[in-house]
This record gives sequence, C-alpha cells and structure tokens, in this order.
Amino acid sequence: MKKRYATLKDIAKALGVSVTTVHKALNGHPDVSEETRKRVLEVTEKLGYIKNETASNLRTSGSNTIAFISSNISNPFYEQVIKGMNQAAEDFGYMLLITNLINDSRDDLVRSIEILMKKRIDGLIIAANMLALNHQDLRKYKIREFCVAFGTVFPPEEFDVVSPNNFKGGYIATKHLIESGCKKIAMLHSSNFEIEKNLNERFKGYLRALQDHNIEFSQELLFIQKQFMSKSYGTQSAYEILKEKLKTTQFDGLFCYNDETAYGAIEAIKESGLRIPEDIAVVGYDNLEFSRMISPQLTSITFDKYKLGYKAVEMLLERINHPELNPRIELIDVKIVVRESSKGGIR
Amino acid sequence: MKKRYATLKDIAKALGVSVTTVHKALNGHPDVSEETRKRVLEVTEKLGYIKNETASNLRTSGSNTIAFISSNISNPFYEQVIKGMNQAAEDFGYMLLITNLINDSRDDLVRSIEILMKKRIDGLIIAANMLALNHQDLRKYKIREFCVAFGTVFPPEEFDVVSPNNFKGGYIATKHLIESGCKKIAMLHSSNFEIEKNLNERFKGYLRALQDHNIEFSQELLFIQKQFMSKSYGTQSAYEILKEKLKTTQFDGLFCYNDETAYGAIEAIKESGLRIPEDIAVVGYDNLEFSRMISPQLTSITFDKYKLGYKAVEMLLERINHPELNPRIELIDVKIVVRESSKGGIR
DNA sequence: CTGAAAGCGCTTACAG
DNA sequence: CTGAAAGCGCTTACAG
Repeated sequence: MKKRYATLKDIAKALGVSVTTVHKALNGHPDVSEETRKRVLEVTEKLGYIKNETASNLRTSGSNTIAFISSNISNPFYEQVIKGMNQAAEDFGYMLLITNLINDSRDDLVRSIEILMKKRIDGLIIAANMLALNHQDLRKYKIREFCVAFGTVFPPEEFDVVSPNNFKGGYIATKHLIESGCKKIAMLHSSNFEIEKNLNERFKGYLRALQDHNIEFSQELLFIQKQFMSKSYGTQSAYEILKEKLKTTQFDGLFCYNDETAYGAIEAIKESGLRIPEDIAVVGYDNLEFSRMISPQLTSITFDKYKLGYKAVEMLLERINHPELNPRIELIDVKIVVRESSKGGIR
Repeated sequence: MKKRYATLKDIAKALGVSVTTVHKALNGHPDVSEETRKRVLEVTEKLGYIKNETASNLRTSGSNTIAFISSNISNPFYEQVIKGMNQAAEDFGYMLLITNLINDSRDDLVRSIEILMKKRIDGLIIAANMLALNHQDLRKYKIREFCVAFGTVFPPEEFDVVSPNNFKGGYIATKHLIESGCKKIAMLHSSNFEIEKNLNERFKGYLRALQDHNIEFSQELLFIQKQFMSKSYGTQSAYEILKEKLKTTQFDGLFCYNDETAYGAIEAIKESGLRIPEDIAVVGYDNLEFSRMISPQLTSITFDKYKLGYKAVEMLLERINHPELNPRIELIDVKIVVRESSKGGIR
C-alpha cells in the first residue's frame, strides 16, 4: 500500500520546525508561539493530516475505545440499548465499537475477544453466552478485569453483570397469567435452556410464581425450542414447536422467552383455530416496538433499554478504573405492559 | 493504568533469548530451532501473551480491519447484511467493526469517519446519507479511495455504491398495484425525500410505472413523513401521516418506502375501518422477517441481503487494492413477494 | 519558545 | 540458527 497519510514529520519538514513543536501546536500546549501555531494549523489542514492514534496509543497506553460484542446486534431489542451505550461512551470520552458474532459458540466469542484485545481495546461489554468460557479463558482474557456481561446473570459471580431483573420479569409475567384466570401455564424457552438450567432467571421467576400460587410445575408445560437463533430471532422455531405442542398438550396460558418467539407462537395458535386470549393468553418479553403492531397486540415485560445500555458502559468504566473491586451485579427494574394478547382474561 | 499486557521483551527476558528470536518463533519463521520454538510457545502461553497489533500495524501499515458505519444498525434489515459482511471479511482475512451513528447528520458522520481513520482502518462501508458530505469532506477523508456507499445510489457518481436495484423495486411494486386493479396509487416516502429528490430511485421507479401505464402522477398522492428515524424506524410517523391523509385523500393503493413504515400505515388503515386489500392494497419494501407475521401479511420487495453485505465487502477490498479505478455501482436484483396485503386485488 | 533524544512494541534487513 | 539495530508515528522529559 502506498503512502496515504501525512505525518507530523511531513508537517515539520514543510515548515522547517521540529516534530516536537508541531506536536505541541496541535495538542494545545501553551509553550508555542501563536505565530507558529497558526502556521502549523494551516499546513495540517492543507496536508489533510489525520493523527495516527494507534501510534499515540502505543506511546501513552489506553485507546479510549470500548467494544460491544453481541451475538445478534440487528435485533431491534438493541436499538435503544446501543443508543444508551453510545451516549455514555460519548459522555465519558470513549468510542464504542461493535462486533457481531457469527454464532454463540466459545470459539467465536474467544476469537472476537482476542482480536479486540490485540487492538488494545480498553474494555468489553459482552452479550453472549459467557458460560461457554472456561476458567482458562476467564484468566487469559482477564474477563474479570475489563469486561462486563450484558443481559443475563451468570453465577458463580466471577465478573460484572448488567441485566434486566429477569427473575422479577418471569415472576410478574406468570403472576399476571395466573391472575387472568389461566390454570395451565406453559413456558416457551429458548434452545439453550439445558445449558443455562441453573441460572435461568426468567424460568426461576416462572417457577416461583407458580409455587406462590400453589400451582404445581409440570415438565410437560415447559416447551424448549430446537434451535434458537437460527432465523428470524427464533420466530420460526417457536412456530414449529407450538404447532407440535398444540396437538399434544393442553394449556391456557403461555409465557414466551421473548417477543420474537411469541410472534411465532401466536401465529401457530391462530392457525390452530384457538383464540387469543380467550383460549390461550400470551405474554412475551422485551416489549419490542413491533409488539404493538401485531395482532393481537402483545402483552410483554418491559424495561428501560436505553438505561440498560448506559449503565453497562458506566459499570465497565468503573471496572477498568478499579480492577481490584469485587464483581457486581446491576439489575434494571422491569414492568409488565398488558395488551390484547392477555387482556380480559381466560374464559 | 498499570501494566496489563506481556510483551515480546518479557518473553525474551524469561528465556534469555532475543526479541527477534521470539518474534520469529511466534510468527512461523523457519529459521528457528524446534527446541527454541517450543520453549517460546510455552512461556507465551504462561504469560498470557496477546500480541499488540497496533504496534505491529504501525510497523507494517494496514490493519486488516474494515468498518461498517450505519445510522440504524439494530434495524432487522441488517441481520443478514451483517452476516454477509462478516463472512466476506473472514473469507478475505479482515475483521469487521461496526459503529452506529447517533443521528444521520454530516457532523456525526464525519466524526465517525475521522475516528475510524485515526485508528487507521483499511476501509469503510457507509450506510448513511452521503449527500451530507461536502466536497472538502470527500477529499479530506479520501472517500473515493477507501469507502463504499451502501444501500442508495448517490449521483454524481463520485464513489463506489452497492445497493439493491431500487428503481426496479419501485417499478415492480407500483406495477403490481396497477395490475391488481388500483387506480389511485399513493407513495409513502420518508422525511428525507426533499434532500434526495433527484436521486430517489424507488420514487423514480414509481413514477415510471405510472407513466408506462398512462396514469398521471398526482402530487397529492405523495405522502411524506414528518420525521423518519425518530422512533421505531418510522412506524409511528407513518401511522400519524396516514391517519391524516385517510381523512383528506382518496386512494386505493399504497406503496410504502419500507416495511416498517408499512406497519404504521396498515395500523392506521385498519383503524379507519377500511379493509386491506379490498379497499386499499399495500406494498412494502425490504421484506423483513416480521412482515410475514403481521396481519395482513405484507406484500414486499425482496432481495438477497446476505449477498448485498458480502458484495459490499468484496467491492471495498477491490477499491482498497485499486484506488485508481473509476467508481462503480453494483446493483443487487430485486423481486416482489405477494402476500395478503395486496392479494386478490381491489374490488 | 524550540528541539534533540529516548521510548512505546512490534518487524525487518542484515551480519555473524 | 541467533541477535543487534533501525524504524513505524507518536509523546515526553529534559536541555537550551
């Protein structure tokens, strides 16, 4: 590749001054004459000089850049999240880079982390399955020292987490269905249920709500998708499993892992001839914008996504500046938005 | 910040060899004894060494990194696009970074471009309003030499563009409505219509289709949204303008700028008591996954989004390697998917 | 107010 | 097979 960028040296040479002086002029040091500064600025402009930040970072350490690793960045869920992250990054003088994983495997995640570390990113927010990482990974990549996990609580608490309060979300979703008159409440879970069995807060909330209302949990009413992220955020996969379950299983309430899977479930229920909510009431999770547009409008668990993103960055910066602190968990409060898909209750 | 990363020097010191030897061992040079290589690898592992790529890039030039700048990355439209970009980047040995603009202004765009250039990114794919850039910007940031514009054709052709064939898309959408029996076909356009008046290919296709079928264009039937990207990808804004237009304007066909705005339009039409497609047939653009889930299912213009993303990266790499070539335009073919929202025709 | 020199962590041409 | 030295483009401590 040919020479594309002007350097401090080019500017210095053009003016017959030293590189040091050019550097000082460009970086607002006071000990440069106004006259000199003006001439430097002119030439800088003329040459279209753009600082090589990688060189300066090499000297000073720290890139003032953080990155967000996601396994499905184009999920509308992230619209507000990223706005929040971007704003926080800007507020604190950082740049936010985003990378998208091809799949949610350990190898893919580790690959991304390593590439970003090679670029000497200051910190990382990770929205992916952290459980895929082994102990060696956690140590080698210093996860605890410069990463924040996003969106799910991963015990044992070995690193920072920012997440919606998923236990509460699962609880109030289920409670709402119970209070709407549902007797047999199914939960539709993503395909990674097995992996996450012991830490799935939404599921735990579902269980607790059943328990608090003296309803026995039935294994039969736990629907697990085959492949979660394959296409369309799981909508298709949800559709397929519901098609099947509707033939074999009786239920009158359905709590879906998220809104996208609820879309698929609703489609299947409608096709089967059953009515929503009269025959089956449905609740989703995440309250996407689209959930107001579908028919029936979807009841969903909602929370401040912008705040979630903002908090994640704040927490990451605290972590970077205080690597010695113990890991923390920050939970964002959740609420339920009741719409047609569960309104009025079961008859 | 304290010392966080091991260096080649650390490894060399631990082994009592030179930095050069360590470098050679780690980078597969043949002139290192197997014995030495093995010991180097051991210590590398033990120290958790992660190469400082910014340092090596400084020496060698070129970062093998490209970036995608988007103004709304969490639009589901980009799911497949990014998959395609990621795959192409991987196939050609590059890493793909993504940044999301806060707004679609010149300042925001220039800020992002400049930050990425400071990081000495090899090339840029830009999905934003390139018209906001002035001549000085184009020159200073060498847009022509290392950028590809994504998603829209921006004449005069001063840089590379990868885009769906929007003229054809607008044409076949309108033609389909005409052939379905619509007599008065409105087009719903995004708020940036004024800026893009002379280059909006979808609109041009709409006009041409009307013309080819001897239907006169009526200014009254061009609906322009107030604020496009404000919220929910324009769905809300589309809803609002339709609410208004339905009171004052007669039409029996509606071609929407994209699927998200179609969602808003459909909502407004349904609320007004009119039937889709019997009273008003609706066609969207982009064929998002969600468009199959709404009611009525939405007719839309579709194209291979994965390919669009893949092509954009391919084109960018050609551009980087051949800065002297003339700007090119690559159009991806489009088709129409007919669904309930226009099926059967107007009665 | 100006500038020479050292150094950040790599890579490379060259000598031994 | 091994290593000393120069250099990528900055920044900084120091001398004048």
